[in-house]
Amino acid sequence: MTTPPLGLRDQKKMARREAMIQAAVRLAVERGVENALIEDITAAAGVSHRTFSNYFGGKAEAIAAKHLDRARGVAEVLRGRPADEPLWDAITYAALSPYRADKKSPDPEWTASIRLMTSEPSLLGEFLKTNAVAERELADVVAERTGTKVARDLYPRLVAATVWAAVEVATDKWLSTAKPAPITQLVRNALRQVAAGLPDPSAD
Amino acid sequence: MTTPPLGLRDQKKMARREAMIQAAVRLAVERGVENALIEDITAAAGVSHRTFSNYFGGKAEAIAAKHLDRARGVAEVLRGRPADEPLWDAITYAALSPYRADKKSPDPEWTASIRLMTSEPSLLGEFLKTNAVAERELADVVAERTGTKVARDLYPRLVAATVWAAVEVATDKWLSTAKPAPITQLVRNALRQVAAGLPDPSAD
DNA sequence: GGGGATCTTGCGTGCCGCGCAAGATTGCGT
DNA sequence: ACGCAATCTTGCGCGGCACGCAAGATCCCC
Repeated sequence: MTTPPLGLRDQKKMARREAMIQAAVRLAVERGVENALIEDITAAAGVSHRTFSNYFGGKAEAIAAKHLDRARGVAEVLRGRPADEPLWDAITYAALSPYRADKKSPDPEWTASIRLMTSEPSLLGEFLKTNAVAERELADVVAERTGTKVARDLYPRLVAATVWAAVEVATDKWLSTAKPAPITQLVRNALRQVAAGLPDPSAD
Repeated sequence: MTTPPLGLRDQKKMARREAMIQAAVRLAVERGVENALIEDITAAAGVSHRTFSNYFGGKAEAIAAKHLDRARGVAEVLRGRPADEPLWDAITYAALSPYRADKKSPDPEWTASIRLMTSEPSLLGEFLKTNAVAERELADVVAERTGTKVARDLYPRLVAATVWAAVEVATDKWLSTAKPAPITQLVRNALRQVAAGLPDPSAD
């Protein structure tokens, strides 16, 4: 996506960021969020305690960072879709795009972070914030596509909110089911339902 | 609602809680969230610094408390609706119920706290958490009503999520518009749209 | 009216976010 | 090739906060 020839400076920056995120998730999973001190995380990532604060507002933000990157990608992919493609087809494609990169099943580090954030109350707020950011950006793109205005019309925000709700619910079901259907199928299904409206219960 | 003859003990408890919430919102609005120290809040409420921590997990939780109470009421009202009432009629009634108590326009302290939470990043997470809690409870009631199961079917959670999204978007528009239509009308409108599905932009 | 339960309060501790200034490292023009 | 300037990391320190603990106050109920 963003490949303006990256300087050495920014390369190291990315590497440090990635190292911190990875260490944060790993340690939080291993020993629990409360017991994974920032000091431990920065030690594992090979940076100073103080540097962590330059990158993230807190432990939760670091853990949520991967999910944030993934979520923002959805809006970005939607923006890249041809303008004449039907809206909900484009949305479905975009919503599934994060899973296309994954080889077989989704990135285990990503799923681990999701489980963590949805189970630990101290992380839940940050998790919801990332979704809110992504939803906002999605609304912007939907507005562009449909000739509506976020500030004026309810439509783009309602679409973005329902889309994200569908993704969210589908993901949650996928995570909490013993032998779940492929997550792409669950997402597709949920999107079909919200697009069509929800007057009555329909089978999954 | 809950009127088992309240003891003196619980009366004082409620009063303290209310005093802290009110002081928290007021001071946070007056001088900014960061500058409203917990010490100040507790001083204004006439309780100890330590007592605050017994009631709330943090400043954000105290500020969000009023909204949380309001939001949970929606699910509770829905549960009280007759079983043979059409689902979306009952939902609409329940979603509008918080505003029925307000005399003319919504409780100014409530609107103030909403503005605060949606504008201050440090509060946004807690705000979204309260909505998530309310959404969860709403999903439970929807499941009861429709004979579905939250753990099995996507339907109740999708309904709850879209309903809450509609309320959220409508509220946000009401707050950000110079001379807005009545909030009840905006909510009703948003609910109609999500219930019917969102294939194409429709006028508000 | 008294015993037991519940809650507030004060104290102490460890963690965290951030301001500040100094030192290190990279980018870039010449 | 080199040095200057910009950027960033790092160490230090401080104020604020969440929470455990024990003692004292308050209320419930018999």
